[in-house]
Amino acid sequence: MKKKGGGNGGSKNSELARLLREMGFLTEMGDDSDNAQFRARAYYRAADSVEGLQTDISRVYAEGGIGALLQIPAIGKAIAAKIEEYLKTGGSIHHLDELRARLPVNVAELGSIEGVGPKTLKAIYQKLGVTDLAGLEAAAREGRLKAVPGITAKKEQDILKKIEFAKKGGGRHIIGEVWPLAKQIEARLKGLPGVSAASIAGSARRMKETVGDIDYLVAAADPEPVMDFFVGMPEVEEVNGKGQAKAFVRLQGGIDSDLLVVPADSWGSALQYFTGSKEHSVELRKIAIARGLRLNEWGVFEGERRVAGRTEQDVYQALGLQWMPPEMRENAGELELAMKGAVPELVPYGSLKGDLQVHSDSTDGTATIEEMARAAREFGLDYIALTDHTKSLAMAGGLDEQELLEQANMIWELNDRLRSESAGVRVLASAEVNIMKDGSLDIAGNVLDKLDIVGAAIHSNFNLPVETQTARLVRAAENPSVDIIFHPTGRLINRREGYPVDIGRLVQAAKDTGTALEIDAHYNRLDLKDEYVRQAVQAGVKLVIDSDAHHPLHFAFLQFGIGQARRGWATKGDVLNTLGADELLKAIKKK
DNA sequence: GCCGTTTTCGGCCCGACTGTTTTCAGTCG
Repeated sequence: MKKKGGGNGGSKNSELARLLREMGFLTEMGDDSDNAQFRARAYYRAADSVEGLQTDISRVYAEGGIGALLQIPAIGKAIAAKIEEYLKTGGSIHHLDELRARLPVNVAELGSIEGVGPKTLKAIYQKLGVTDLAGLEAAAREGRLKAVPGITAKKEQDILKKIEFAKKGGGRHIIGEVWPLAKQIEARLKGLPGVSAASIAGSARRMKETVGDIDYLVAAADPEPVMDFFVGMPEVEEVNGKGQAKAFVRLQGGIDSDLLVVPADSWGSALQYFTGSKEHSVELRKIAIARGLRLNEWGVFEGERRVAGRTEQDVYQALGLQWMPPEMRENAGELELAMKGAVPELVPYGSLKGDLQVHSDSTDGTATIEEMARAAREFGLDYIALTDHTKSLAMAGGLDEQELLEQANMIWELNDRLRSESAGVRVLASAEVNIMKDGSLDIAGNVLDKLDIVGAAIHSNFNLPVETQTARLVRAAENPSVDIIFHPTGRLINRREGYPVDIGRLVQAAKDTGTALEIDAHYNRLDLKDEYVRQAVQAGVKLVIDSDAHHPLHFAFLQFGIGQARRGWATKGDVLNTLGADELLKAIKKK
């Protein structure tokens, strides 16, 4: 199914959400009655709701029974009973078994092919008995799909292409990998004659860690030249569609890009619509209806009269809402805040004064300490913490106690020199200390205490049980020498899950010990991720946003870390490295 | 199947694009 990932509060929630979505999809497939689509939608909404829970569903049920389940939005009697059954039987739902018996198709596989929905899949199953991706591919290759009513030879070829795309790992792209090209195209669109405004929209504007495509909105009186320019760009490999105001292309590297062109009067409403999220927009349109208005990409309408649309601010205001940054628009409580006028002021881009995880060529970095310091200055930072790896990370040539102290002395000498020439940047002596299997550190405390600031991280023994792994991190947080836990979950986006951590317990330990948690802004990591950031912020835990730079150009990663912080509703006050170096050091020494 | 600042019944976001559609169904975002 084309549905977001995510999942928190325990794996039960994501598994249950998956089953609810499967029930929704099979309901859409199997039932032609008028309200089938609405019953399906109810399952989808329930799935979203369960996935967004901060607490594990089994705990909700254990503590409050079926009554507590009914308190969850989008969960009524029927679904609550199914959830109860799922929890009591350890994973099965009779109704789902029935649906599967009637239509034994692999929804997880077939539901993810773009352009092929439940109706088409049902027709394919009934005519050809296709139940999985391999079967669909074979049928398409052998030209048998054409026999299905409604499927043409062209559609058959389309499906084959979509399957190959999906198999090539197509799908969602890490935002840091597509961002440079995305910005470049945005700049080109802004510069076109007749264009009054152009912007990245969609999940990229919301700074989601991965994006399915790159969306662009352009304001222009005449869409045609803009559309022609867009589909003719050198990066365009394939034009998937082109209408009056919308164009869809595939760019080199296999990423899709959509363009919408609107008149300037509709810029605000179109930007809202095209930025999403879908769930946020759906709620917005319901709010419009409740006020006797109608919202679409062309504006806010009262009858035929347009009452707003030129700017996003106008659109939200016409609906009685405070405007909010795109990063918050996930229908996760932001609309309630906007109704009360209580949208927080998120940590601004460009507001970081320092970077607290930076590597040099003393271990696995590519530049000297001084080069990294001067590059940071170029990037607008006032200070960096030099955090090379420590001795047990032999692969990276980690430093031992003696080498760390020698490096610290070098750093302090470098600072004298930088100060004498008013270089405007300072280096803090630090380290990325390795957390051992038992939660101890690989460098003695009396050496760490000589450094300005200390980060600790896990780089080995990833597959311990969640209790052991969490206890290991908690012990590190409790260590009086440790100021920050670096990349707390160890995940690599799209590549590695990370080790299992009870994030709630780690957040509590960070709170209790005054230890900061890092948002590692390296685009492969973004760790903490957005929803964990939000948990930390709600608990009052301090955060730091670091680039994990191994090269002078890597300071640019910071913007993605700020994006995740904003997605977790962090304000400037939540992020320690928005402080100057002296204030920062004072703040961490409170520990 | 859920839900209630008109409702416990009758609604459920809205419009663009594609294909073969001469008025619409399917899909997407």
